[in-house]
Amino acid sequence: MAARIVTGLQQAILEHRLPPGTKLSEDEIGEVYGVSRTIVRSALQSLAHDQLVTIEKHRGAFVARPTIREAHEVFEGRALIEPRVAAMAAFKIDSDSLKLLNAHMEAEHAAIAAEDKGRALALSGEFHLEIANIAAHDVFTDFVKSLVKRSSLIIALYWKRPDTTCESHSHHALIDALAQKNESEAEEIMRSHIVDLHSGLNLTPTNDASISVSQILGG
Amino acid sequence: MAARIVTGLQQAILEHRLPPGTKLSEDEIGEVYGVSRTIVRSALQSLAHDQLVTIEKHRGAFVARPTIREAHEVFEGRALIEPRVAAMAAFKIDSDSLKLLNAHMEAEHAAIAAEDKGRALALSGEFHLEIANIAAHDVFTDFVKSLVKRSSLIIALYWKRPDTTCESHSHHALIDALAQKNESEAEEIMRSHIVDLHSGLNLTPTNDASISVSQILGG
DNA sequence: TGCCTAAAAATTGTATACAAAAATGAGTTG
DNA sequence: CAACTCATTTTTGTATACAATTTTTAGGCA
Repeated sequence: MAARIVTGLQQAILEHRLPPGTKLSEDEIGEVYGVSRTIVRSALQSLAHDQLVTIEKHRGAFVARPTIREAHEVFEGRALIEPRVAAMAAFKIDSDSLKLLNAHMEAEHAAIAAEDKGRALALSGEFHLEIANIAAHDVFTDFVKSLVKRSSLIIALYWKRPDTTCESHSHHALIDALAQKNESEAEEIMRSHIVDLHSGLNLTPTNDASISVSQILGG
Repeated sequence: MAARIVTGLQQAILEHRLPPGTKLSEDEIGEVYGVSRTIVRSALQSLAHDQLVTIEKHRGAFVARPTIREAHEVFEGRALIEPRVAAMAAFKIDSDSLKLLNAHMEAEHAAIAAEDKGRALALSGEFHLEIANIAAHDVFTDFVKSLVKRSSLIIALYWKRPDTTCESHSHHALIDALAQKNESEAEEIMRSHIVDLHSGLNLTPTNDASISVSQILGG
């Protein structure tokens, strides 16, 4: 089934093993997973719908390359939705989900300690998803899912801070607020966390130009 | 190409010519549009991703049948996002887009006058999309698109008011606020408009039960 | 009649074959 | 040597053939 291929490709994209702009050949992927192009095409179309992949007619599929504008919009979207989701999660959280969150943060720490940047970033995104799952609001969860995935591509292209550790603090503060079931505090911490992430991006036009040059040169 | 089929099916679904639960046979659709099942499947998968269609393994595709819970969530989502979008539109609107909105509302009136309920409803949804287009924020516009489409299915299942005219008043007030570029008023009118739509639904569990019975009987 | 069983038909899932378009590269010419 | 042309090769787009599963229907039995 196509789901396995979607998952596999998605994971590779979110961990930056397949960087933005990478060509995704149907034959190649089909051979890797041992399926026909029919299935691969279905998987690629699914990823394209999530905007992780761009399909150009008669040219093929490529890992998407979000524009600067798109980057701004994605984080503006997160700044609107995720604080609300955090508040809902604070209201609904129980001890089991709290344990899950803590375990997740430990995994993040481990990945950072192992200097596996891609994995650390993917886990950091999944942390936001866990909170959305606790909120248990499918519509909002789907939006968060979509935005978090796209954020991973945006970070691959535009992240300017050398360290990712600064995030751990925010996530810890978020867990505290959730544990106390403090809705307004969870909401506010999430809001400022998203704004902080947004500000960690280098979204100057110059940057964009240099990228498109490297695209032309490096393929 | 599949886009033509997606558009055609979508329009039929949004105008309630294909009611929730309708079986969408691949062969039948392929014959109507003169293409092979390959293309039809691609179109159906695209619609499934938008949650207008449900695909059951080895059983086929059906026009989606949103649950009561889903209905609540969709309108909660709209209540969060669309007021912000309306405020952005109020800030960005120019005379051209204002004319477009007015023309759109006239088309709505015409459809209501012609007693074409399905068309009137579809146009009423498109009105919200026009506002999102004026806001010119792709992320939010995509969210609104998705939620408005799903709302159409929800209304097909759960709408309890006999009249649709009550909406025209809200849309008129919205245009006024936008014309004045009054962001906070546009935001507030949109918020209460969405809440009003939400309250126009009969989302009692009883209703759901009766529907699942009719599904079992009628297929 | 009512219900269970099994063969037949219809429908979806997947692979493959063929058509169309784009990328590649050798050869030619200025 | 650079740049253009055209045949070759590769890759994607679509249709079709075959496999797997479900639905339907006919038949038998209590």
